[in-house]
Amino acid sequence: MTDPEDPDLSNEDSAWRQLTAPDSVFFNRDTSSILSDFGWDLHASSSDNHHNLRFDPCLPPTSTVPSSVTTTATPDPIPASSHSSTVAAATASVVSTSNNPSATSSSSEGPTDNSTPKTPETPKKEKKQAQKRIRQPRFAFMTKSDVDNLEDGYRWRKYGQKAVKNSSFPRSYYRCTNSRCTVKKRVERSSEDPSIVITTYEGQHCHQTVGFPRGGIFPAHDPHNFTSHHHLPPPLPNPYYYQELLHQLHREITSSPQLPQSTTDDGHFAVPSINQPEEGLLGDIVPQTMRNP
DNA sequence: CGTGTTTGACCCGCGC
DNA sequence: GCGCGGGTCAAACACG
Repeated sequence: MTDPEDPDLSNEDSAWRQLTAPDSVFFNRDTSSILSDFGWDLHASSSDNHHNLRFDPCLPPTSTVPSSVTTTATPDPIPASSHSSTVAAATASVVSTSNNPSATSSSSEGPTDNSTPKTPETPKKEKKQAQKRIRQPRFAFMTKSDVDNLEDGYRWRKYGQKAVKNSSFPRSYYRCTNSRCTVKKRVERSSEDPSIVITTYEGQHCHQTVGFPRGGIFPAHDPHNFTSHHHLPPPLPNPYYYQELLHQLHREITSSPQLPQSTTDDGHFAVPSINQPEEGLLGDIVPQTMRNP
């Protein structure tokens, strides 16, 4: 799981340390750049009222983003079945070497390669040895939702499910259906609060969203609504929302030692207690400063 | 028939 | 070295 070549960023813990030890290190790192690390290149549309998500194909994670987008969140794509609120956390565990996602896509991983239909003569071992698992930047968030697999504009194919220790809920593994896209996501429910879905994205999308057959990708939500009241649960998380959340988190964390708890007027959303050291993925993705008010 | 899900087996890293 | 746990593979299956 770790990258032996990069001990500092080799594991998730260190990754979290990196961003949690000095919160400012993480948060002061423009959240837009964090999102851009995931290929979520956010651009404000000058000709439109809304913003457009632009996804540069496999762009290097150094693209800059207009800071203006941080003030206006995009309405969310999803007509989710129920209200969903999200708390985001990001991790910047970047691989030190060959962090080009396209490199992984060209490897044996993924359904893309048709050249090597895994002959019996070629043990997986060799392939595994040839290419170690590369850890992509990850971005995790919690969403209060009834549905596990929240729509985010992309199509995902489930490729695995595992029972997670210390959690009564299984963790599902999804891969972007785009054959060239190496983005993966993990979805699991919080053992603390089953109504909370923890989603972790890994990698960068090399393509655009597929849109939504029902309702479109940019429904008519007033972005300022949840910009000023992040309690208002957007139907579906999207990069703008994550970004806004990151800023919200930053503000709340810096202004108060409290967890970014939020409660909707109807009392729907409440961040689960995440103080416990082990919560499966939750413990994995939540910065310690957030866990320890 | 194409696409997506299920699920057991396998691989790999890590801690002891 | 061994066991554990997370992550992935891939065949079988389901569904429209």
